[in-house]
Amino acid sequence: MARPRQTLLTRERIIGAASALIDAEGLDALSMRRLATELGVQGPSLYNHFATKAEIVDAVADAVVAQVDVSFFATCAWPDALKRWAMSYRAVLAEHPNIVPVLAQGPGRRPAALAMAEAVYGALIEAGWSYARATHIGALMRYLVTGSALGSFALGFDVDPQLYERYPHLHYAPLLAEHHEAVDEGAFELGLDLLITGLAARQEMGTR
Amino acid sequence: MARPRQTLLTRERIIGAASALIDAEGLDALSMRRLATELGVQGPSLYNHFATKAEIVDAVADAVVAQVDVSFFATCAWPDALKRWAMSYRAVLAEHPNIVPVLAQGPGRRPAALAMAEAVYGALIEAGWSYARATHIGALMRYLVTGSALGSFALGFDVDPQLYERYPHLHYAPLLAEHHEAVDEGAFELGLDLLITGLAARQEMGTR
DNA sequence: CCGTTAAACTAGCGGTGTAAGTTTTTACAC
DNA sequence: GTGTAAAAACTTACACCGCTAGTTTAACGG
Repeated sequence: MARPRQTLLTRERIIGAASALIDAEGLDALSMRRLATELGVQGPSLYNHFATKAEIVDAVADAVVAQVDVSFFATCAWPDALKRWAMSYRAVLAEHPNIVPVLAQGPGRRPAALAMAEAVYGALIEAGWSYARATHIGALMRYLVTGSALGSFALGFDVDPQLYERYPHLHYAPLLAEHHEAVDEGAFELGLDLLITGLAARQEMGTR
Repeated sequence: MARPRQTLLTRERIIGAASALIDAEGLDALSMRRLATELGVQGPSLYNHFATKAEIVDAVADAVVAQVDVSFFATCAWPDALKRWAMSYRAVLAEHPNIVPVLAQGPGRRPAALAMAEAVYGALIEAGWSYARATHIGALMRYLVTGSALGSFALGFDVDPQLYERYPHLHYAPLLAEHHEAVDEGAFELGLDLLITGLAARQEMGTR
């Protein structure tokens, strides 16, 4: 074929196909040859647009993070903003659970992730939190959001019922898989409330 | 060589070598051929002792979890037990950060992980928490421990300083890499205190 | 002592990410 | 306009991956 009259690939088209593939079949299903086939192209052609596979995965991850709403930090008091942001963050991740393991590894050099961190830190520091505390709070929110979005807690239990005969308090574990979304959502909401309520109380006491 | 007079491999020796390799060079460095070489053996010989690579990784993960101290649930009141258990859990994971991504996927059918879950649930339910709340609390603790043990927050920032010129509140981000252990530890301790204090307050109010 | 099982081996399959070099088209400088 | 360089597809190929199959030989149970 050589170079076509009309370009077949763009970074956007590649990111879109990779994102769809990851959403539909998981991270392991994403291989360069498979992705290329999906785009009607041969494997190595992708390297004309991305240097490595990791760059493609990063771009997909960043496109997800870019959907998170950080506008609350400009309009709400910090406890409310933190809560609304976290809920938006979790909602976005819950729609793309298969990419969450990548996000859990940190922001790296992805622009949307860095912009989000910037918004969160800016608001916390303006609210009077020290750099150290702002860092801790940001880290905590990350633990909560990525942990609950991973969906690992309930789903992580093997569903074989007889496996739990030796564990009397886990007898209901296989049932969790059915309600795993509710479990993770309940844990997230409980944690969010406990963290923000506790932080607000500390601020009032002047323990920043 | 055929069958040797003295057995070269045991499950324990394989788990030990795999654990050391993961600790030293990360999960990606663990391949069947590489692990076999480390043990002075050819790759496929490992399949005489484990059916798949995933089984080996699971065994390594479970050996780590087995080191967590759950004895506090038998001797302390639940808020104290929860706190001490979480600290032991985190300390164990912090010594083996490269295996944490595996643990973050859930207990699966690993016996040590299931025994730990059993101990935590038993204590919470005996303390009067509902099944639903006990599940939420267990999930929350998992988010906190695995999140902080991943070490992703600070380390996740790329260290290239000029990357942060556009993000005024992140100017100190490259410095975080140096103190990433302290950052994760501080976030963990803050989160642990907020969660347990908040939960204890709720129990006193009768909101179980 | 013999048959079975166990634990190592070698050979090889289909898959992976990616490097190298080829071809053809487009875009641009003169 | 035309020569040239860059771009975007291609084919080929390398080294590695998890794993299967079949072979050899030592150890063990009847």
